[in-house]
Amino acid sequence: MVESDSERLNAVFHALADPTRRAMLQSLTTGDRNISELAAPFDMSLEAASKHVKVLERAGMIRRSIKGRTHVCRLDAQPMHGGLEWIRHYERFWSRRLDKLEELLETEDRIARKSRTSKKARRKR
Amino acid sequence: MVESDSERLNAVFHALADPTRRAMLQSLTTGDRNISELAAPFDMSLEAASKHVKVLERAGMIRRSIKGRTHVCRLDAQPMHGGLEWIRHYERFWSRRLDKLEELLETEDRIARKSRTSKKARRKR
DNA sequence: ATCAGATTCAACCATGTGGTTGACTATATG
DNA sequence: CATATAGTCAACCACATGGTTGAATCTGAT
Repeated sequence: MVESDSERLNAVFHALADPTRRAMLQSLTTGDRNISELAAPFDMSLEAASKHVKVLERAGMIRRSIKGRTHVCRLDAQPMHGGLEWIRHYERFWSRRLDKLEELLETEDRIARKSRTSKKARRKR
Repeated sequence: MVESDSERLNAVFHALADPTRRAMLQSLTTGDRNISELAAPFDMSLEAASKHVKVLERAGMIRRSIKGRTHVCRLDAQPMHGGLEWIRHYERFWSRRLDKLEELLETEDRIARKSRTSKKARRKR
């Protein structure tokens, strides 16, 4: 593999960061599509859609086979696996109740500022 | 919720598409960090790191509380949940064996090109 | 041979991104 | 008070992104 895991993650997450591309992947779950079919739902030029397809291809999530004059795109979800695994490492940070942690940190706050006077600006934005 | 699910996904995936930001999140799993601490491991200006933090904040994955002159950042993994769920919908497309599907589609190819002569260019790029 | 279809290529444009730097604000400390 | 520390803001830069258009390519059909 020339491409590092990190680069692959960059490409996958970047590709998924656009709603047009997510919709294209969705569309591919029900079968292969050529470029025109993938482009059809969107109010943009064929070329613009074609670029989105290329981004998905770069990320490895679309494989293309050329049949005559049409380019048939097939979903390859494999690269998403890496993305899912990456995110999964953080699952405990939302699945566990964090209230206790919050509490603890609040207490630490108070300790850290123990011999100080004010109860000043502590939240913003 | 003003922000649509789609917009939230855009922000989350976009934030995760950068290795600096992923490393910052990683760093936050072991405790809160201020901006300087988050920036320290990277060979870039404090301001550049600060911008990365802002991107993570926009995606809701970092919450900031200002204590005196330092900005304390805390991980909030909740928004990742949506990203994980989105990807999870595609899990079956890589967890199931797809060889049979491949086979089937190859056959279809052959049928589609049945009465033709050549075995011309079928792969590219 | 001709014409229509599917798609890419190349050039262009506006905007976003990731980075820099210098000036500024606010807070902590001697 | 003076000075150092933590961060932001604003301007700037190079490059990527998402979009357009017009021409070119290749294939299929008449």
